[in-house]
Parts: sequence; C-alpha cells; structure tokens
Amino acid sequence: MTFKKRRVKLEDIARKLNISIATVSRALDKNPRVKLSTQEKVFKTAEAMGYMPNQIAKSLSSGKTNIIGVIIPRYDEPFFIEVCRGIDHYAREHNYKILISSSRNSFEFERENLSSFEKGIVDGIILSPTHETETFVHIKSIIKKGIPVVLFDNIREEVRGADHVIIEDDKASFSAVEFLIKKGKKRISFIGGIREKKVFQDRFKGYLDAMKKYNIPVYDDLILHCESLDREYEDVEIQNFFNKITAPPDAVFTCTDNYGLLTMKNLLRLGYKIPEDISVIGFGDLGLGEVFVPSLTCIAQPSFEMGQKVAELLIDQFNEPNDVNHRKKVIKLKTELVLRDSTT
Amino acid sequence: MTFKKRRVKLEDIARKLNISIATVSRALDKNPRVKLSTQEKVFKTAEAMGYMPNQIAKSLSSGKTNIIGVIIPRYDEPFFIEVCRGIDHYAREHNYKILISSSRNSFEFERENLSSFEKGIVDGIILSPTHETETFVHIKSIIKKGIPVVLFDNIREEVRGADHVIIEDDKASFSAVEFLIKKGKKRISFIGGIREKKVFQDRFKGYLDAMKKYNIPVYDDLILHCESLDREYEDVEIQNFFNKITAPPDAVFTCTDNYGLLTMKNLLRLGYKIPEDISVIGFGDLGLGEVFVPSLTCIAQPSFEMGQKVAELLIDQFNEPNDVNHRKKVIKLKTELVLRDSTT
DNA sequence: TAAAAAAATGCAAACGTTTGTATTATTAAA
DNA sequence: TTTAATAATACAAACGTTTGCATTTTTTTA
Repeated sequence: MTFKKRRVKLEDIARKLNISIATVSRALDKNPRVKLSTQEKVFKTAEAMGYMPNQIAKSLSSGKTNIIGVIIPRYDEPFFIEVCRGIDHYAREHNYKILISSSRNSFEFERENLSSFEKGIVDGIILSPTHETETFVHIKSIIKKGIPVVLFDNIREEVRGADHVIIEDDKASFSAVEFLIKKGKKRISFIGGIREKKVFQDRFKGYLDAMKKYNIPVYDDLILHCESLDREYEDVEIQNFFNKITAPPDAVFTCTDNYGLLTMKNLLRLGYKIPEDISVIGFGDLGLGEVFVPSLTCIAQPSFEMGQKVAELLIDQFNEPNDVNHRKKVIKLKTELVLRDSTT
Repeated sequence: MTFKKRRVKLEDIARKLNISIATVSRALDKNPRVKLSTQEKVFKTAEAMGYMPNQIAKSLSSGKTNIIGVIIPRYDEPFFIEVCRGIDHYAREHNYKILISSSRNSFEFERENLSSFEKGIVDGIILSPTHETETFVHIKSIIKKGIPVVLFDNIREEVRGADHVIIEDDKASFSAVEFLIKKGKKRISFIGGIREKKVFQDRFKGYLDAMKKYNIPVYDDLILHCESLDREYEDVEIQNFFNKITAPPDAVFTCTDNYGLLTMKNLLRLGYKIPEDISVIGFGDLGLGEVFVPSLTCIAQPSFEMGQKVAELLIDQFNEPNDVNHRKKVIKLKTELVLRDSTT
C-alpha cells in the first residue's frame, strides 16, 4: 500500500541543489537575476523531481487566481452554454479558467453563488441574473468591494450599474413581427416565457409595438406567456394552448427556439401545414432550428460572441486602475432575422 | 475616485476586539473552546466590518479547495453538459464546486488542462477522454501523485486504471439493431462517428454482432462513419451519404441523437416517409428527439445519473484512506430503448 | 483561601509561494 | 593587488488562514 506522496516544493529543490528557495523561485521564472547555469540546474532538478508549482500558494502570494466565476440561471439552455463557450474561448486565450455555477433560476442561489465567489476564489464574476432578481444590492455590494463584475442578458433597469452585454430584445422581436405583417399575416400569435423575465417583457413589447404600428388587432387568446421553468412542462403548456384555440393564427412569433420547435411540433400534429397554413418564428438560433423539418426561421442571437465580449469586458477591468466608480460599459450586440422554411 | 478596499481579515477583527487572531478564527468556527459571549462579539464585529473569509488562504492552510475539475471534450454536445449538470448536482450537495474545461477534442489540450489542474487548484478530477487519447500515462501520472481521478464515457482498455462510469455501448446498440431486425428490417444502415472513438467502435460492434447473429447481410454502402467533429459538417456528411445511396435502407441505426435527427431531416427532404419507408433510431435521449416530428426512437443514456455517479465516486475517493493502488471501481449504467414515432 | 481543575485565550509555526533588500562572490578598473 | 562596480545569491517578511501547545483566567473543590 503506497500512500499519497508529499508534493515536491521549492524547498526540496533548493535543498537538493544547496541553494536558496528564492533562487529556485526566480530560476523557474527565468529571472535574469539568476545565472543561466543555475537556471538550467534548477530546471533539470525540478523536472527530475516531478515538481509542480502550487497554484494556491501562488494565488495567496499574488492575490490572483486566474479564475473567472460564471453564474448562469441554468445549464439546460443552449444559449447559456454557448455564452459560456464564448467566455471560455476568450478567457483561455488570456490565461483564465472558468468556474461555472448555476443559480437554478433562483435568486437565493444566485446570492449564495455570488457570496461564495466573493471569498476570493475568482478574480472576477460574470453573471446572468435570474428572473427573480429584482434588486441590485447583492451585486452592488460585490462591486463596491472592488471585485470586477460583468452582466449579460436579462438586465433590468434597476440592475444596470455594472458593465453588461445585451441585445435589443424589443427591436429584435419588433423586426420579426414586422416581417410577418409585411407578409400579410393578420392573426399573429405570441408565445413568450415567464412575465417576470426582462427579456420576455421586452420581446413582448416589440411584438405589441409592431402590431400597433401596423394597426393589427391583438387577440388575447393568441397570446401565451409560458410559466414553466422546465423543459418538460413547456411542451405541455404549448400543447394545451393550441388545443384550446378555436380560430387558429396565421403566424406565431415565439420567444425562444425551443418554443418555436414545440409550436411547430404541436401544429404539425394537429394537422396544420407549415408554413402554408401557419408561419412560425423562433428566437436564438442555436442549431436545432436548422435540423427540424421544416427548418425554423428565427432571430439569430450572437451567443458565442456575447460570451467573448463579456469576457473581454471583465478582463479589461482586471487591467484598469481599480476605480470603483468607473464608467460602466454597455455593449449592445446585433441580431438578425434568419429566413428558413417555417415562414412564407 | 474610490479605490479597491483592502479586504477585512481576521487580524482586523482581532485588533478591534483586542483579542488574538486564533480566537477570532475559532469563534467564527463556533469552536466550543471559545466563550459564547466572545463568539457573539466576534460574529457581530465580523458582520459589521464586512468580513469575508479568504478561501485561498483557507485552502493553502487546509490543503483543500473544494473544487472539482471537470474536463470534457466539447461544450456543444448536450450529453456532456447533462453529465456536468449531474456532477454539479451531486457536488453542490457535498459542498464542492466545479471548474469545467474543454479539451476541444484534442489530446494536447487534454494534457494541458490536466496539468493545470495538477497545480493544486482542484481536489480531484473528472475526465472524459477525447478520441485522440490513446495512452494512459498522463492520467496515470496524476493518479500516482495521489490526486483522485474518475473517468467517464469513451474509456479504452488501455485507459482503464482509474475509477470510471460507462454504459455498455455494444450491448445497447445490439439491442437497438436487434429490435429493428425483429421488426423485419433487412437493409439496416449504420451511422456512427469517428472510428477512433471507443464508444463508436463499440456501438458499431453491437451493430455487427446483431447483424451476424440474425444472419442479416451487411452492406458497406449503408455504413457511414462520420469524420466530422463539428456540428455543421455532420449535416453535410450525412447529406452526402444519402445523396449517394442508390438502394435505400429500410432502417437506420445512428450513434447519436444528432445523427438520428439529421438522418430524419435528410430522408424527409428526399421524400421518404418515416417510419413507413424507413425507421430511424438515435442514441442519447437528450430531449430534442422528443420534439422532432416524427419523434425519435432512441437508446436512452442516463447522462444526468452518470454525472451524479461520477461525482459520487470522486468524493468517495476524497474520503478514503489515500491508497494509490486502491481497487478501481467500474460502474456500468443501464440504457433503455425508448420507442417513439420514428420506428414502426 | 489555597490548590487543583477546567475554561478561555494567546503564541507561533505551518501551508508554499513571491519579492524587496541585504549579503556574498565575481569581475573590472585603477 | 586593492578597491569599486557588478553579478549572483540568500534572508526574511508577507499573503490570510488553521491548529497544537502554552499560558492565563476563571471556577470548583477541599
């Protein structure tokens, strides 16, 4: 039975070579203050002894962990994963790793995660607030302590006060609905998510704005705000919605790709033809819509880029003089209506 | 212009209360060695001063970070995300966080990630090897240093030597193909992924085993091993494959849900009826298959459970006496054939 | 009310680095 | 050669905790 080996540390190398710890440390850093021949000896010995630096000790000493904390509302939403991929991409290029936490759509969890990050395990925090997040105080308190924070997606007015990256949800959905109207649609249905979530409020606003501008009547029974936070129940809700409808719409604008796909699925099963009978538009563009038959027309949201941008803002903060009152940066990314087969 | 505040530390509390750092530390731990009234004073003062423990210092002192390192081949594969969700779930219940890294399907990256974790930032490592991973030495070297490691999915023989969690890919695909055969299918097509990947080898083996057992001829032109590691090109490959086929199959067994969906998409566009003309089976069961019309029959792989189990094995290792030669644990999870509308 | 026992607190080393300054060794200048 | 300048290395404090042991204070016992 062999037990865990004691880690090799600088001291061990130093002792073996009969030099000081400081010199070993500097040698490994290729600090020109140490003779080349010594550097070589140190490197060889370190290698031979299987030395691995202790990142924790380094972090304590330097005050940097090179880890970025990321808090997303849920894992099972391709949008968030894609953003994380973008963050990871940018972060890695700049020698940072990411620690991902899910707030599970709960404000309480969000706060917990935040305060656990506050314990110094991360150099900065990227956060996408949950729909339950109505107050900014927990975030503000972090910022006040000098910890860099960047937010993305679902940013309420009350919550603006940190750098953040968003899209203009209202304008995006306006343009999608406008497109439908210009195609001659008269009975346009809206399917969104929980009303508490800012992005859904904005997307609904865009819908209403477009309908108003072109004087198209808005029918309450063609509007659905899904309440579910769970993939499974989304399906049920949408199914119920269409089962209840008496006079069908001629187009459906939905606030996520998943709603779009579920809408198509249910409509197809009820015997409607897409896009001949009913057009459908989604929101997101994360690959699934392209596979479906018919493929889903949707608003493409630049998720990966959003992640990259968010990471860039954060890392910029790392390098700025640490001014707590620094002017916050707001980045608005462009969306685009991608035409596919689910619309005429 | 306000600058980053100096963090409040134990010393500050100690000084303010005129007691020692040790007592403050113990008080915050609710150590019975310190008087209750002192504990209360300390708690109040800590709160008032906005004290937050320094996790890095704690980790250095305790030798524990309470972070689990997770290395997956890619982010844009729902299977891996679902496993991560499972890991996160179990880990969080046991007071661990997860640091996710993608090896981007590259052995080199895998090794880099591994050695970065080796620097002591994580207490243990969960890894799903890439298809390029043919050798076990990099993992073995980590284990020899006493760092707990658990593997999952895609475990080659050469790589067995650590705890791991897998499904029996060959048996799973055998049962799916057998199902098709029993339905009377005679021309069964196989669509898998890169040949280098163990899981695909096994799934192919299961296919061949079933075909052999029931004496069904195997036609080379009905077999496709996708080479692509990228969502986009998978589509192209499958499209090309079906465009080239002269005599169509009467069933297609595919090695991932995505291949299954892409197969259905392409077949539908070519005018085939599913399942009347051609049955299709996928592998994974991560939600998308249920939405598609027709919904996808597939082998359900318990991804979330796999994550939980993997995390459990790792955390078990944390608590075991640290025997480097400990008997490795292998967990095989059950799969299940879920019947939906894409098969007769 | 002194001694013993128990409770509360404090001291200082340890965790493994980094880094400013002091010291020693080497080379160059006189 | 001796001194000055430079190069190489060493010392020790610092990062913010934890914790074994020593010390002080309080309480109990006789």
